Amino acid sequence: MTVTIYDVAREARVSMATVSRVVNGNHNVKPQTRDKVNEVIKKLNYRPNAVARGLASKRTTTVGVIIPDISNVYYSQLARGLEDIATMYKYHTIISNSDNDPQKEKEIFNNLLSKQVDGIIFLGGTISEEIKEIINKSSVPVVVSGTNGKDDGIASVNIDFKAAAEKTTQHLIDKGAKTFAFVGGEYSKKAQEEVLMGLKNVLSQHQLTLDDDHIYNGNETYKDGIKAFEALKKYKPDAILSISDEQAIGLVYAAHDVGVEVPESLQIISFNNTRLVEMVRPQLSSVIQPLYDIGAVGMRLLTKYMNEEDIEEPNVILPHRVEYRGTTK
Amino acid sequence: MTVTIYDVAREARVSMATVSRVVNGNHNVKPQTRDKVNEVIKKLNYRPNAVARGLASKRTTTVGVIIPDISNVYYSQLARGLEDIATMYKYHTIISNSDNDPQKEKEIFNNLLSKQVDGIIFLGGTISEEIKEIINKSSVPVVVSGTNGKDDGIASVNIDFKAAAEKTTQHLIDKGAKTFAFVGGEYSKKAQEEVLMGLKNVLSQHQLTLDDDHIYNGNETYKDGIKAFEALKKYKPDAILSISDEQAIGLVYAAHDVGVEVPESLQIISFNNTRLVEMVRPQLSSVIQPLYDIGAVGMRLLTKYMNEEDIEEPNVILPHRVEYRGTTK
DNA sequence: GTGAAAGCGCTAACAC
DNA sequence: GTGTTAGCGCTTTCAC
Repeated sequence: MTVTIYDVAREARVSMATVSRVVNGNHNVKPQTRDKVNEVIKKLNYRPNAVARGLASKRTTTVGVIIPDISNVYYSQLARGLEDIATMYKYHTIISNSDNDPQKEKEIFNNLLSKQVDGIIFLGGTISEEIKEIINKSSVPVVVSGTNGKDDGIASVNIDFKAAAEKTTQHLIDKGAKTFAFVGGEYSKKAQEEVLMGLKNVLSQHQLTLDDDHIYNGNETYKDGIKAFEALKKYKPDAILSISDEQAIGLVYAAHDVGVEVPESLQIISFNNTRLVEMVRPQLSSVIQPLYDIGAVGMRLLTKYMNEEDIEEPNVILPHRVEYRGTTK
Repeated sequence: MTVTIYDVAREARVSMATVSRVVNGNHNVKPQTRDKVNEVIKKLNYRPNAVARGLASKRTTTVGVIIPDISNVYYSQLARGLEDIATMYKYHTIISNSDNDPQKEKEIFNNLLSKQVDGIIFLGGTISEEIKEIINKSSVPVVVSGTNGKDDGIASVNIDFKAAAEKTTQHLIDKGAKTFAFVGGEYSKKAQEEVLMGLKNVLSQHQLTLDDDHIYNGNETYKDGIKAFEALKKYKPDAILSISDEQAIGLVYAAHDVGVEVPESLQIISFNNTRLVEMVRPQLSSVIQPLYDIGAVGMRLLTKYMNEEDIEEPNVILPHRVEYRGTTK
């Protein structure tokens, strides 16, 4: 019924080994033989069974992707970058949503290993102790995209959030901001730490401080941004740094609704730069994270590990830019 | 090195078959034996090899997903629904981006088959003749989510766009609209046809017509929405139906920028209802497509096919609602 | 340049 | 309830 390598071999009057060589582009085949085999392959409509190949060769050309939420704009852009490079290198991707839940992350990791993936890309703003350990013990290479894994000894690709925060903070101060606030969530712990560090650094250089009450932690959605503004407005901040675009958009509209003018009385800047930024008025000023590239470079790095190529630098920092659009002066 | 079923069998002093039974939850095992085997499994940290299992059983518990663009908000919400149900039924999903390119769709389809997936979910607004044929000849079940496959004899899950268009058109006419326009793209061909049919139906009931010049076809992005407005403004439409949210948002802002007031002089309604709708001001009136559910129900339907359960209805129509927010009177 | 044959790790009859 | 055994479809030595 299903045509196998054996059928092709018989029909082409060669051995299975030869067919295998042809299919895998091995050079040690006489052109004449190769042509004959290819002809039979076409005639019989032979399609190699990747599962059998995986079992015999111990390589599945499949990588696993652990992602918090594929319906989140930020992560889906990373995923697209990942996927394109995977396809380019002939890998397939098995994608599973973790909701940032360490327990689920662990389960997914084990399931991926049982599927014999050749490597794993981990997305998620926080690397829990348990996951860190699992990654470090993993039998296949793992790369983290969008989060810095350097301190945990994990290969990673991301941007320098601290530098970005310093740059934007300086800009906001130059434009007259004195009272700052920060809006984030629990998903992007690492990035958040870096941003807060950069923010506080520059603030202290100007004899300014960030009160703990001015830090809001939520769930990084649009609605949560509205809540964040409600919580922060009593402090009358004149500049807010927001980790996520969705939250920032919530801030913009919540401010607008109570008559706080953006950017005149309140400047807002976000650290995501998803395609949402230009779909708001005023358009959102933001740190341009090259999301697609962060995914793409992460996958490229993983292919290097999987093919045992030389790795110059396991912790890649991609350049960022700050785009001052309508929500800053 | 890697622990196999054989190692477990030897250590537990039983046969491989028994270990296999325990691992697969087969009931014909004495509780005592079961416990012993489970103990050894834990002790040896045995993890079944899904690839070997796939080869032997001819079931991979993996489904393929062909998706136009995972970074598109509309599709990523479908994908999340899909994935959750797949996980619930213990399937993994291999996701590949097609960019709506029939050639790529075909390649992906073949690659998925060679990976021996148990079923395939196809997402894409258009089902080309070639793909239709491939699906109908497929050795594994295929379900289309978000597009009606009924005419093509393909199992599908979506909403009734024609009815939705009729309802919204009537509403707009009730609110005084006389000159209509339509903005769509080439990606959602099927839905678009249905919407246009419904629109024209109701229009003709009111002795109104939709001029062909009033139909704009683009690429369903925010920027394209701006272009669409540029192209249509000379006709001074007082109501625009838009297939995609992103395009609709472009329309809103383009209108705003030239002083056309929404919804006072121009009403806009979109057919997507992604999470974008509330992130604009005024908030977008839209047909509520239950995106998550369309994905989820599609995957559920696929599991029925894969398990050879009875199918009551291969072409599921999910209910929709119209939410009149800020861009309609 | 090509073939023979031994697995890869598991499932699924079938026998007992 | 449990064991034996023959594959699943391919890759990969090792000969020749």
